Amino acid sequence: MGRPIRTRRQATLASLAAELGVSRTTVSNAYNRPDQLSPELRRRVLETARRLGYPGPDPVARSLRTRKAGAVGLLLTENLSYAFRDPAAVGVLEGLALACEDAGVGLHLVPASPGREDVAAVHRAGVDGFVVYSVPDDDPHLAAVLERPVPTVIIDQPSLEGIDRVGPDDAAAVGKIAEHLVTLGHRQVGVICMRLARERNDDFVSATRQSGAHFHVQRTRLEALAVAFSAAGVDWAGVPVVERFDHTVDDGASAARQLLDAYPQITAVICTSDILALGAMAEAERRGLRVPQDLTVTGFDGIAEAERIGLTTVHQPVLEKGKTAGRLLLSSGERSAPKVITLPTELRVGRTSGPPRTVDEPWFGG
Amino acid sequence: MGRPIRTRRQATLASLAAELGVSRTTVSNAYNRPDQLSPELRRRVLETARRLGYPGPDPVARSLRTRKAGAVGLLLTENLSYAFRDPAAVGVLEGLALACEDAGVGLHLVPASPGREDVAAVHRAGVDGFVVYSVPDDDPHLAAVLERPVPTVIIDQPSLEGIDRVGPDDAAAVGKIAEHLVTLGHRQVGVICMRLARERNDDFVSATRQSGAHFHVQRTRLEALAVAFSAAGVDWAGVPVVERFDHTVDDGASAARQLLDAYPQITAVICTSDILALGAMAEAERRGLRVPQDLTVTGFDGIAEAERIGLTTVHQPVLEKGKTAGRLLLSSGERSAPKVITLPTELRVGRTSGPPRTVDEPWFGG
DNA sequence: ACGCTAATGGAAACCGTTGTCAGATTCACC
DNA sequence: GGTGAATCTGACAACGGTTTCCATTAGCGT
Repeated sequence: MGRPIRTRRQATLASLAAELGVSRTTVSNAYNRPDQLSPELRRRVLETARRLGYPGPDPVARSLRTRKAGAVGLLLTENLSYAFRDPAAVGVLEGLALACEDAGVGLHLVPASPGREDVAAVHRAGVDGFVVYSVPDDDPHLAAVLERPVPTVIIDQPSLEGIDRVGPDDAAAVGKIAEHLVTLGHRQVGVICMRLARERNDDFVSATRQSGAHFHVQRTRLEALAVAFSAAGVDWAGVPVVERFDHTVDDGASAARQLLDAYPQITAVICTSDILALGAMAEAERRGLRVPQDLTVTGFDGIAEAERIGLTTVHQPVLEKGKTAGRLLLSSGERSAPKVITLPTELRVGRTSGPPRTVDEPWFGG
Repeated sequence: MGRPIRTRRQATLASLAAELGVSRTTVSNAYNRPDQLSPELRRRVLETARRLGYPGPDPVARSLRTRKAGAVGLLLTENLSYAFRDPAAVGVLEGLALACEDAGVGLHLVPASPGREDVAAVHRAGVDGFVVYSVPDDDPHLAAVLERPVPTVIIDQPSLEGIDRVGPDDAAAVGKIAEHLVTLGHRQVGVICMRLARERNDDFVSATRQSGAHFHVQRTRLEALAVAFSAAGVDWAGVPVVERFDHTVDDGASAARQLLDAYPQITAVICTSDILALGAMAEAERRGLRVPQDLTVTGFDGIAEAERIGLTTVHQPVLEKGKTAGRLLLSSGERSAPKVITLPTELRVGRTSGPPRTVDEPWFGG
């Protein structure tokens, strides 16, 4: 048998109809509405199609005519290695893919690296809608997506007027962490966060950069921390925040190093993601700091590995996040008001948080 | 500013041309060939487009005319949770996505769960080519892909006459593991493998099922083990092989339990993936077996977590695998002969393999 | 003023379908 | 044989673009 020879010129619905001596409609019906023609004729059509190597109606032409692409686009301007190496992001991807699979539509990953300003890929994507995941509010790709006349759902960030969105209540979630630490007695804390804007800054963060961050989620989390710690009598202006552009365990470690080198009096390192927290843990170990006796470390996301090592973190349902976004997009008939879905989060106290070391307790090698 | 109002009827290139009093050609040129019209006119076109809320040429119509979809399809009939939860699979995905990004084309995940026999999604996917990753040779989706008149590249399996393929040399790779174990002195071994066919069988595997496996990779690995151990004087027919349909750590554990319950004399458990090996390790711990003193465990793939815990395994370059497949597909101009690319593998001896416990050495609690 | 070339914009064919609607055919039944 | 219903079929108009010629105009040297 083998696969059919690829003829010089592909057979089309029209040529097939001609060969059979029937109209194009009939051939089309043979594929799309079997009840509209006699079984016998249908059999003949399909058989001739096989003989001619006709692969069935062209999907693109069909899409054009039916105005349905049968796919949803996914825009994530992050570096791809981020999307695939952070279990939290992979979870979102999985959830989204599951929702698409349920609906029988494809998931189209739009090529858009952070560097490339080339927005053409967004315009070229034949999709019925977009899911936008965690991009800065000033991203040109995002703007291009919003220009397209298709429904859009944003996951996490940015938060845009009039656009459907799904994400956790970041402020509340971070509040739980802050409250936990405050209750434990921590007053000297440091923060490690992910990138705040499209320009790289692997360094401490100024107050203006904090409040002007283009990544809504990171900004919200920092603000929530500021509120909580201020309420506990801590001067937020004095709390060091270190930013990392890339999102890897190693970057978390280097950030922790920078933070602890400059502020050795810190008793707790708050990280805005588990990946960064894993890095902070590694750095603590390197320094001979016991966790949590000498240093408390907290994360955010609740990835599997965090759970395995007992990291204190806030868990958010990443798979649900992706699934919900997908369903929301796929169900967006003529909905009137834009929807914002907030997912629940849960503080998971692990083995990496405890009361701060006391002042007279020797901190580092005596 | 806000996003433009969505008019009742979308503006088209034609309506824009009418509004401007120019031909469609000119509008098209304004977008696609700026050098073909005066800058002044182009400015006017673009400006009017903005005013009318015209989002630029429709991607689907463009695809139809240019016969380029600007996307490659990815078919993996596995359960999606498999694809996203096995780091090895995620690595392949990442590599493929990177290759697509480099070429500026989208990556279209085709919805195709193992259960659903609905092949329509394959027909409906507007793509310029397909990458097929690890599907059984008798999968209907695969057949549908091969009917489509676009280039196809297969990763890992199946191995099909006339179709490009990229994958490791599984036989050689497994041979390294086998040789390692034989050299250490193991003669009583057991195997845990992934699914061998589309029908579930969470049990021991018969000889016929082994040789008739529809997953080429698993079959090859088993055959290579058979050859190597037979050469070392081991009767392969007496070597128990346990199969698991799902590919999770828990399944690896349950398989190990089943294996060790029935064959307590086994000194080494060979797993055809790291994920399964991690499960076997967990089961060993549960039984109080020390690894490698009481039991040797080996994996396959070389995922990060395996490296962290020092699992003896064969590393294959998963990211490269995906990237290579993508590049191969995208470069497939009028290539004459089908290409088969074999990727290098490397035995990584870790802390989970050692010489077998001696007979008189107490094995379990004395 | 003339002819030549280059720049610019337009006409029309084409990409491969689907869907509507009216007309044709068949068939049972009186 | 006539009639109405049921079943098929085919013509035609979209769907929204791109691209290959052509025609027109403008620029310019002589």
